[in-house]
Amino acid sequence: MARFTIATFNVNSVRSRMPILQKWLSEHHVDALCLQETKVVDEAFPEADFRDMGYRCLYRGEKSYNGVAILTKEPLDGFAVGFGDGEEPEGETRLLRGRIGDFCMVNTYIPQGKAIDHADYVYKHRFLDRMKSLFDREYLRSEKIVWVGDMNVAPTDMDVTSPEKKREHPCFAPDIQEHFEDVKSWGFIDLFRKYRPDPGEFSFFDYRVKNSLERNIGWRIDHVLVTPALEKHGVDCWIDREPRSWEKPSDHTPVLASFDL
DNA sequence: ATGGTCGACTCTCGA
Repeated sequence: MARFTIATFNVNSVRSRMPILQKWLSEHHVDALCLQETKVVDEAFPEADFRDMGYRCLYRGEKSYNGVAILTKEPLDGFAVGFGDGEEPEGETRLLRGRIGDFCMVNTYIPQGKAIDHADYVYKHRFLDRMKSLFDREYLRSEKIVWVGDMNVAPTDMDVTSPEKKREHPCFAPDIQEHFEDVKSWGFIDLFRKYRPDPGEFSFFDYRVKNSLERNIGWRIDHVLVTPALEKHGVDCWIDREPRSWEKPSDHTPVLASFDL
């Protein structure tokens, strides 16, 4: 048995967040860190900084937007970029997969959608369809899979501050919640909710809401989802708000989960 | 709480 800790963190630019990442990783034992919104082309990804901290890097990004990475202490046994379904290539900067032994990791940055009547919202729904197809095509329900990332969906009224005012928000509308649940129903359990059953814990605090962290006005849209085969090994899953209060924070917080494998 | 603020990159978009 060995303790394995994975974290997911929308960094909102990996280059602007390097000081926070260095401090945070020096203070926490993290075996795998999945980043979203790295906002950097591959040629400029700060791989050396992570290597100095003992991590190997898998990354795929583009200028200004999107971009994902998986940083691991141990080398990945296998990895893939994007869906590999022959459809729109934009998924390539929103989806990475890797594996350490029989421990499978999927890191996603699901499209935000912009508005429920916007073309981007159609793309968000299609992205969820492609997620379910990916699990059908590439995985077995009996495998140890952790699907993490910025999902841009707050699943229930427990996961936002004022649910009644958000029914038409692209990250909270009933149709996107139902679609997200449908993908999860492939075989995933919300690990954070298992260990933290009470409402009012969030992973995103909008910069535009004054003192959102202190007032705890936020959204829980960053998730750690696991198959039952991995849930059995779960130890804890939690949100670390501290980096959100440091200098030059991301608008998101890390979400961590640990397993005894 | 969507008014506000960030980040990247041009002055505006995306979140």
